[in-house]
Amino acid sequence: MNLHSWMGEGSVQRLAPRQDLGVAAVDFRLNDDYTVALHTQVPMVELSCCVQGYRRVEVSGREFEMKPGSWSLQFANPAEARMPFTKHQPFQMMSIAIPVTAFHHFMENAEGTRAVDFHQIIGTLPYRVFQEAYDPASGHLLQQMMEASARPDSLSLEMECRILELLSHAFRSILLDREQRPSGLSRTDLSKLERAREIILDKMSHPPSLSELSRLIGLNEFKLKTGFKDRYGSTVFGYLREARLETAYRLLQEPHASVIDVSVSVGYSNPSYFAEAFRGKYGMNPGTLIRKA
DNA sequence: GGCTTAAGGAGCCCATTTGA
DNA sequence: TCAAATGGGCTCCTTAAGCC
Repeated sequence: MNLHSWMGEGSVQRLAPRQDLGVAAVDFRLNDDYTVALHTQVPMVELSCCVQGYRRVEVSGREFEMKPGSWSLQFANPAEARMPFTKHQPFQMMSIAIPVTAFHHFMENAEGTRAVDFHQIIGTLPYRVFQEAYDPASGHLLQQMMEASARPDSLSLEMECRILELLSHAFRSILLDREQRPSGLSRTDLSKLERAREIILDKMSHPPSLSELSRLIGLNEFKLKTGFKDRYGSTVFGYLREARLETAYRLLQEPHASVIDVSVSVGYSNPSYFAEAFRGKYGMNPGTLIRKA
């Protein structure tokens, strides 16, 4: 559905690659503030991945905010929800909804034992949400899904594969691996690690060294390295490298992009090494992507 | 302008050790 | 027991030259 020009610009796409998977790809900018009111009829699980813009959700008197670069795994019993959108703010999000039966099927291991149960998670609450920053690999998957949803020739098979892979990443990160994380990280440590992540993404072109970064966030190098890997599933510079290439992938598709400009802007002073790294991740040269775009 | 290749250095990663 | 330090190996990145 394309938005009417009086309402704004952009679109909302609904896809159903199979019966138990509902996908909404949202990419728009509104001319006026607008609130969407929803009433869910049945218990469900929804993964919402916020790519751009902020979104507030009000459910049963509680309010949550979704930030760009984060995903929210929501468990909902039938409830009323409100989602206010702010005018002139670009907003991009991918949401995947599945029924409880499908969630339970996905959570079964090879022996038929269920690792996580919907009813144990939500208890008597009307709504429960888990939020965290998604990893670069999932960010890349999201990018591919957004592109595929906009292409009329993309196959259901391709979309379904990416949806299941994204769900697998999210369930593993949010529900399964969470319990195995060492408890040595306090709330303050987690907050400092999040600050470290923000710093390296903000200073992508000239990142601080590990020792500088540890001083900046007030955490020793040991905790920075072990804690970062534990929290984000990657080393500090491994995470930075993935983020650099993802940013480059997006920038290369913009009008008048050049390989040299993009490589420098994401922190590669040498376009040749940038091209090699890009090829290693996406299987094509950056110049090829420019021509395709 | 974009890409390939090779050499070499910086510094990151991680297993191991140290010490409080 | 666990945070912190250490050191070797290795990856990442730069530089330079040359080709398309």
